This record gives sequence, structure tokens and C-alpha cells, in this order.
Amino acid sequence: MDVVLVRWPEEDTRLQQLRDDGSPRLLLLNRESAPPESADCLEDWIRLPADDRDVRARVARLASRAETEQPAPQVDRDGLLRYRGRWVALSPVEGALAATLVDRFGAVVGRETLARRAWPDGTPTRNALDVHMLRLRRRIAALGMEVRTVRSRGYLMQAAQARADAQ
Amino acid sequence: MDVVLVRWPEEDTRLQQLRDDGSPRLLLLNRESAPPESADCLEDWIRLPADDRDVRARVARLASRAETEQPAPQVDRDGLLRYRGRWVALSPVEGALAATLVDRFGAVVGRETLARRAWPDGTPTRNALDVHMLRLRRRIAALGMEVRTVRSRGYLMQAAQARADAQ
DNA sequence: AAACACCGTTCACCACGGCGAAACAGTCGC
DNA sequence: GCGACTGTTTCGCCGTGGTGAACGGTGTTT
Repeated sequence: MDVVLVRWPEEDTRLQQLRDDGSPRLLLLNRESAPPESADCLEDWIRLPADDRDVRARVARLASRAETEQPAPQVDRDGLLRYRGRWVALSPVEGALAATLVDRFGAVVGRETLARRAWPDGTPTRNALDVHMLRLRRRIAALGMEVRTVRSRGYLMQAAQARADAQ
Repeated sequence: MDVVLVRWPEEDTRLQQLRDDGSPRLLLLNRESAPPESADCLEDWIRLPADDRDVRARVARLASRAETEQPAPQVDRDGLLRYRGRWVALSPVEGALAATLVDRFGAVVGRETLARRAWPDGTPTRNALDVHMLRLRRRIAALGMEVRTVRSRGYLMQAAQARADAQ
């Protein structure tokens, strides 16, 4: 989603509309204006004149927040996993597993559930699921997603996190 | 909650800790430093020298956001302890203990109550509870939570406090 | 004050099982 | 036939639950 630059307080009516729309926005203040008081995470401000990289950094931060507020991956009919405007192709088995995980995005899905969805006629072997999960992990890493293991409970798909654990 | 001012990148290790704790923080950059890339709503930055009212405005905004964030931990059915948007996986015994402590978050829970919940058929050893509590402590530290001991009364779970305990 | 019992923390160790990962092999489609 | 997909075996790490022991703080008794 694009971040809108707003001169403030000159373009106040436009700002109100952006707030109502929930659009990410960066207010550009001149030397004298008092800073705005909004606590909205999708709003930021900077005082002009400003270093160009500072403006870009604040725009990037707002864009990043706007994106992460709608983390809705999707597996389409062709076995493509789409996320944040990018996609990767999945094999049939991986597609079935990914679809199951996406249905409960951010929550744990049991191995049993995954196995039933990927192999309706019975799981080949215990390790088959592990191996396919390993392959799925490697693919979705390119999209900034990850599958975390919750021991003896199942797997959980989410946006990749920098820190360990927590997971 | 108080907003912490951090010189950056000089005090990077301190910043990491604040991020882990979920404390609101304002980074103070000198003229040359590149802006940080965190999208966290509880983090903001400003370049020095800066107008004093600008600093105050950003501090106030961070404080306002920190207030509206509610610290409500939760143990879901899959044994995941969720807090402030992050989570850690708990083993079955730890999950039972954590669930009991979360039910009375911020209040004391007796050892007896905890033992009954974790081992309905009788505690294995007196030491078992202590050991599992130690392991639970280490896990939830990653979420900025802690379990405090109230001698001869039980345990109390709460958001981690800096160091000077208010008892 | 010293001795003592009590309470809690932390560590080392063990057995067990879940899971990861590589390597290999068979199958299918272009 | 080549490459992608799938299934299997094997090996080994590490999470988990339990136990004993060392250590230390606290309040009570003598």
C-alpha cells in the first residue's frame, strides 16, 4: 500500500479523509507548526526541511506497517502460494499442506490434520510428512514466511521472524 | 509506561533489550546515523539536534500507544503462550502451570493449586514443581514475562520488571 | 548467637521419543 | 532422458519429564 505525503496543517481536510480510510500517511510540517497528536500507528510526521533518507525511512516504515496489518497468504487453484505481492509454485503435496496451514494461519495445525489433507487415502510413512514439510519450508522462505514446529502438537505457519523462538 | 530514550547506534545492546521487553522507546540519532528499520509501533526515532517540543511530541505519542496496548497473556489449546503479539511453545506440564498462573495473572497462586493442575494424579516429587517452574521462567523471559516467588505462599506471574522490585 | 529445619533455586544426569535432514531410489511428465 | 516430484531409510540431535544433590536464604529453637 502506498504512503501518502500530506502538507500539514495546510491539507487538513485531506488528512481527515486519509485517517478515515486507514491509509498510511506522512505529514510534512514546516518550521513553525506544532506536531500532530494522533497516536495512530499508520500516521507519522517529519519537519521540513529534512534529509531525504529520513523521509524515505519514515515512508518505508509506514508502508511496512500497512503491509503487516493484512498478513493474508493464499493458495490458489494452480498451486501458487501468494503473499505480499509475491508468489512461489508448490507441488501438489506441498500445496495441500500449505493450504491447510494457511487456513489456520498463525495457529497450530496437527500432523494428523495435515496428513489427512495431503494423503486422503492414508499417509505413506511418518517421515513423509517431515520431508515434505522440510521442502515446503525452503520454498516459502523466499516469501518471508516460515513454518514453526510445536513439538508433539503440529506445525504453525507465520510471517518469518528475525528472533529465534518465539517464535 | 515510561518511554525510554536511547542513543543510537551507540546503545544498541540496550535497545535490543527494550525491544524484547516491549518497552516504548525513542531513538536519538546524531547527524550522520542512518535511520533504524524497525516497524514496531512502540519504537520511534528523531535526529539530533531537535526541537524540544518535537521530542516531547514523539515521546507522548509512544506513551499513548503503550497505554492502549493491553497486557493480556493467553494460553491457547495448543500449549502456546501468547503475549504482546509474540508466543512461545510450552510443554504439557509447563502449559498447565502457565494456564493456572495466567488465570490469576498478577496474583499469587499456591503451590498446591499448581501441583493439582499439572499432576491431577499426584505430584511425582516435591522438587518436580520447582524444576518445571524454573524451565517455565526461562521460556517466558523471551516474552518479557516473569514468575516471582512469594515465599511459603506460591508463585505470581506478571510482566517482567526492570530490577528494582516494588514487592 | 549458633544450630536447625524449612523452603526454594539451580544444576547434572538419565531415558524416551519426536523431529530434522541428508541421501537414495522410484515415478511421472515434457 | 532430463528434471521435477515423491517416498523411504537412516542417523542423530534435542525437547521433555523425572530424580537426586548441592547451594543458599529465612525464620525458629535452644
